[in-house]
Amino acid sequence: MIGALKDRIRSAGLRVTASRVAVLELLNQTDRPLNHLEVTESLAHSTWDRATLYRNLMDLTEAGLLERVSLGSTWHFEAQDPDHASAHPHFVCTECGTVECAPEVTVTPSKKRIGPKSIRRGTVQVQLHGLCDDCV
Amino acid sequence: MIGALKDRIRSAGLRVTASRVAVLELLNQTDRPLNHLEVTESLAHSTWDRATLYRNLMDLTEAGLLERVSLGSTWHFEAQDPDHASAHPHFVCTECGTVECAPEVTVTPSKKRIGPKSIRRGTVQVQLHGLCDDCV
DNA sequence: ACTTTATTGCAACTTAGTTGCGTGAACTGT
DNA sequence: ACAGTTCACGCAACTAAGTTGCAATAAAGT
Repeated sequence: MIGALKDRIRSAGLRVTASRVAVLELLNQTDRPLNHLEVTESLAHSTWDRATLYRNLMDLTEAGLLERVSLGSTWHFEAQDPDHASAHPHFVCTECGTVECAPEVTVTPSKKRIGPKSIRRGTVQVQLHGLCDDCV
Repeated sequence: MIGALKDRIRSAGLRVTASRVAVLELLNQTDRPLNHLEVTESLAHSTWDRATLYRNLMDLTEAGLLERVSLGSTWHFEAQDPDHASAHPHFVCTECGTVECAPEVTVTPSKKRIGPKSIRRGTVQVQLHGLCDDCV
């Protein structure tokens, strides 16, 4: 398990360090995107600096092991699962800010040829902003 | 025109000031949401302080004359047009950050009763993130 | 084990967002 | 039209998230 993570990091051209393994493991175990603050808090038991975890997230993203999504007011990071659906919709609570995946939603562009081409190509990240069940 | 704006501000329980009228007029003339920085730059010819325009945006939002949407990495403000469709999708370019309205897109939730109820209720703001036509 | 080079930790900096306080302008009633 | 009251503005400073420079340290190849 951990060994596989190390291999993926090394194969991506990055050196295997403890913090990178921990970040990648955390995001692989979590079913929703986390932002920088949530990652630092989740790994608060360790002594890794915020800047280190920040650069870990950026490096792993650039290496293709994570995906960076602009959710709510901060960047969120999600494990780039090879077998999972690449891009699925996300739900963001406008009250408490929590994020969850919403793969059950489908988006249909109009047949009219208006707006950005990316929408008709389907190369867009979909986000839904509203109140989560806890915030009524 | 301006008189109608003044009436709407006064009816909302706010004092009619020059900066509030200017902010509301700007956002009524613009067909896409603007953030705080864009508003201050659009009104740069004037001498109004950033804090003033910031509070104008907040006050007008709380009064229901504007709508605040978390788009990209910053808050954006949009004129709350009484006759327009209340909530329409927005498109955000992940490269240059520009925002445009995308009313031609429809979102279909799954029939399965999973995920936040807001999605099935339709009380969600829809956002599409991708590359705009200018950014390829 | 040794060298090379990427990575870390610390600190400082940038930008967006936000607030306190004294001055000044907008509404109210006369 | 005028004076009083209260809200809004301008200035400045502060907070938090994101970001970067640089010296010290650790990982990979020989």
